[in-house]
Amino acid sequence: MTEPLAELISGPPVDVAPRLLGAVVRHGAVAVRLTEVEAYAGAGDPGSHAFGGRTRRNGTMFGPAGHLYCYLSHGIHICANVTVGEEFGPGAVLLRAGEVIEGRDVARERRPGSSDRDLARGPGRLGRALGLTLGHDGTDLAVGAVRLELSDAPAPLAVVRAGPRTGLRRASERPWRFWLDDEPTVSPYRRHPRAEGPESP
DNA sequence: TAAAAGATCGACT
DNA sequence: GTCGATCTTTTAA
Repeated sequence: MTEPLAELISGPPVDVAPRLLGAVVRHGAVAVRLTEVEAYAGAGDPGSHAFGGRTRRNGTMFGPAGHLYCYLSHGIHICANVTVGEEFGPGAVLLRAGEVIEGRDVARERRPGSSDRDLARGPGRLGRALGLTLGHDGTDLAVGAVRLELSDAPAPLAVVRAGPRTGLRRASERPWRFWLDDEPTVSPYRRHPRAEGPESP
């Protein structure tokens, strides 16, 4: 049978990212509908982990498309990416935020004290709500423990908005962040404390 | 409500 | 030894 997943993730990251909005990431009993993503190109993108060559951590980005690239941020947070565009070089789409649509009880146990809309509002939160670990790095999203599924009701492109990426120190001005306009689960834009900009000491 | 700083572990130079 | 595609907590207005 044909792989709808393969079609979904074919193309450069900037093209694939908005298409992932509305798709569902599933791990065990927990399923999250994506509402916010960011595109990361490999070459020529100072914001990408793949910029500057292959390293031990970003090896998954250089592998085949349709796999899960997990990394640890600030020692506490697990961030999840989907590798895309193998033939276009190392690229990935960062899963920034989403809405928990299944297994909400499980997700809430992992994040005590959070309201429903905060369960997966942010990359680190999303990773924790799904129960992801560094061990999930390299998982095949078609057959692995973590799956990426197409949404039954794809999000209308009319409500997709684009803007600058969040929290990067370099190349933060590129409008490669995509989110659904009408979703409360989208995280607010915050500039990196030490981002390169016009004002520099 | 908004802004600032702390936390904390693996990877990179 | 330094840095980080972040989140939480604290302090101030």
